Formats: sequence, C-alpha cells, structure tokens
Amino acid sequence: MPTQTFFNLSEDKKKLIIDAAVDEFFENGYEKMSIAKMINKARIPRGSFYQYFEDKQDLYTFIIINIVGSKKHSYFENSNFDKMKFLDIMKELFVSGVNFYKDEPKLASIATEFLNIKDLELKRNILGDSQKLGHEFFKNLIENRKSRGEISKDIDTEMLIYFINTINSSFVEYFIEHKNLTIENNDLLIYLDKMLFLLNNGLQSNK
Amino acid sequence: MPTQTFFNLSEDKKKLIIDAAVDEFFENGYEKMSIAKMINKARIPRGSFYQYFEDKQDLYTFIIINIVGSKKHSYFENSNFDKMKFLDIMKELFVSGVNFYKDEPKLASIATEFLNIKDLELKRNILGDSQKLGHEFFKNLIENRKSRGEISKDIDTEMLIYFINTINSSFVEYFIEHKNLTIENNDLLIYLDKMLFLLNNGLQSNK
DNA sequence: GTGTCATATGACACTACTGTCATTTACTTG
DNA sequence: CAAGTAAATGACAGTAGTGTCATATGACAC
Repeated sequence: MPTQTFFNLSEDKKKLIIDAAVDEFFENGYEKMSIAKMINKARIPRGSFYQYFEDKQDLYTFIIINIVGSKKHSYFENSNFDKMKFLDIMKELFVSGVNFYKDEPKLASIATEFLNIKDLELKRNILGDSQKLGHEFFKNLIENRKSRGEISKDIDTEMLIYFINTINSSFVEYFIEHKNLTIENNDLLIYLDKMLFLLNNGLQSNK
Repeated sequence: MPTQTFFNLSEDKKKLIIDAAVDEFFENGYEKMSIAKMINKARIPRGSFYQYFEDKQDLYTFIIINIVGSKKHSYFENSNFDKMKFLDIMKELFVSGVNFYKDEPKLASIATEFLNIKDLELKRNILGDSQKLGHEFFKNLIENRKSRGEISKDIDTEMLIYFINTINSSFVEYFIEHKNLTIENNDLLIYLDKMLFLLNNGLQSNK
C-alpha cells in the first residue's frame, strides 16, 4: 500500500500518477512495465516515486484493488438477482464485463491480465482473501437455483462455477478480439444469446 | 529459425541447448526468460548462441513449433474419429491434453503460456498460417456432426469452436491446479465426464 | 527569523542483461 | 603441411532499468 505521503498529495497529482501508471501497465503488462517510463510520463522525480510506493508490486496492488477492483465491482451490483432467471443473471454478468471494457478499456485489460497471471504466489499476495468472495456468490446462487429446479441437480456445482468463470472471461476476450461486435448494433447480444442457449440446452437442444 | 550451424551440431549438443532453453522458458516465461541465464545453464559461450539463433524470439519460435508443437501433436492423432461419437472425440481431446501435461509438464506449460500471449503480432510471427489448421479441423468435424444429427443445427459453429477451445484449455489448467486429480485414480475422468455431461445436456439436463 | 519537520529531488552506484566483433581454434582437403 | 573455411570464444560497449541517499526546498510554529 502507498505511504501516507502519497495520500496527502492533491487529488490532481494522485490522479496524474495513477493515470500514468495505468497507462504503463496497460501498454506493457505487469512484467515489462517500467517505473522509469512511468515517472517520466507523470513527470515526477524518481525519488518521489519511492517516497510514495515501495516498488512496482506495491503500485500494482494498489491499482488492482483500489482502482480496477472498485470500478469493476460497480458494474455488477445493482440488480435484484433473486427474482431473475439464472440465465438472465449470467447474461447480465457477461454484459457488465463488456460494458466495463467499453467504458474503461485500460482498466479492463489490466484486470484480464491479472486474472491470467500464472504466479499464484503474487496473485495471493495481491488479493488476500477477497478472491473467495466471487466463488461464494456463485456457489450460493447455483445451489439456490438447484433447489428451485432451475438447474439440474446432476450438475456439479464446483465444475459449473469454474465453467462459468472460464466462459465469462473468454466472452470478454472474444469481444475484444472482434471489436466490431457492439451492444449497440446487437451483434454482441446475439452472440451472447447463442452462448447462453448452448449453456442452457447443451449440444443436442432437443428438449 | 536457427542457422545451419546449429543443425550441424551433434544431437547431444543440440539437446543440451534445447533443454536449457526449455528450462528457462518454463521457469521464467517468455518475457523474463534471459539468454544470459540459459547459456550459463547450457555452458555454451555467448558468441555461440548468436551463431545459432538470431535472438530470443528466434529461439522461442523454434521451440514452440519444432519441440512443443510436434510433440503435442503426437498425442491427438491416432484415432479413427469418423466412427467415434462427438463427445468421445472431445473426451479424447481433453485427455490427450492432460496426458501431454503429465509426460511433458514443461513443454505443456510453455504451450499454455504461448496460447495466452496477448501480443497477437508476436503470435502471428511465430505461428504463420498453422494457426488455422486446428480451426479447420473443428469446423469440419462440427458441420459433419450437424448433418448426422448429432449436434443441433441451432448451435452456431464458430461459437462452439470457441467454446470448446476455451473449456479445453481451462480443463488442463484446472487439472494443473488440482494435481490430486489423476487419470489413474479416475477422479479426473469423473470430472471430465461431468463437464461433457454439461456440454451435452446443458444446465437443465431434462431431455 | 530561526528551528523543525515533511517532502522533493536527481545524481549515483549497482544489476542484469543484449548483440557484436576481433581473435583463436578446429577441421578439411589438395 | 599449408591454405582456406567453418565454428568457437569471451571481452566489450551499450542499453535499460532499480533503489538509495545526501542535499535542497517550502511551510508552519513560535
């Protein structure tokens, strides 16, 4: 976490620093991102950076949790899930991911890179216990829907959670690679409906 | 591609170099992998390396295509797909991925990292046209199965290809993270069957 | 105005590489 | 063996960073 000195800075200066850091992480990824370039972009002296942050990981942790995490969260929070169909919740989850990407492409990109980080030690250092929250949410949701008969009890919950996380992140990646898909012209929603159709009915679709 | 000088080396020396390079790529990933460390491990002089390879990307390309690619390929090649059920082909695809990981964990790891590379330019440089081969294989397979009535024609082919690729790589990753799953004690196959069940029947499973 | 504290600053020493090149060595063949 | 070619070698110059530290500056308190 940054030092008190950093938090004492004016909002403008903090924003200047964070923006430059986000740019650098976005452009070069965690590994190749260089503090030298970032302080150059933000036009702050080298010494100052080390007065604010311990090192690159310290800066990254702050950005992932306090910048990326908090903004992303706000996109998937406001609905009354209890009354919604499971597939509609999934749809909203996927769409909120795309909307986040559209509004904050750099932050979304950084988030995606973070999710794909192989170094689990680093990931754990950064996330602490908050990684479990998403898992709990899905687990409760799925088990609730099983009891309502909306999801077959033959489906393994853990497997379905993994499955959903996988296709969710791949859906956003697919959107990024095919940027001509947009929510506005509906192509994206058509694609999404195809995917949810497959998820719901399986290959045979003959119910 | 390596120079003729490299190919002229004895098999032992080539193996020594490739093994050291594979180790380094495995341990540090493409970005952080250092030629300095690798030549140190292989105990070849710096000048020699540059007599064999142009640079890191040249070495990487060679390893991806001629070492990883060719070995991986051999795991999913020998069956008579035409007579098999679609789900059994999928099963074999997933299992062959796990078997490859078990026999060649470093190579499999390098392959997974390669698939997740964000720099599409680099990826294209390395793969050339061979990236399209896998896609064609699945496309033919799926359309063939649609005409046989094994897969519903309501399913979008492109989407299904993407879907399968996604869950395939996620399946191997899931296996890596849960190493207690093994083919020997059947846990892995049970998990795989659950996944294929979901893929086949969808969430409702009430056909 | 002086002391004190927080903060700002950039030169510096250090680390970890990369790619080159002049020189040496080894191998081959007439 | 002598000449000629292929390959091996490691010192070197250059690049791109990291983290530190002595010093400078500004602001406020008395």
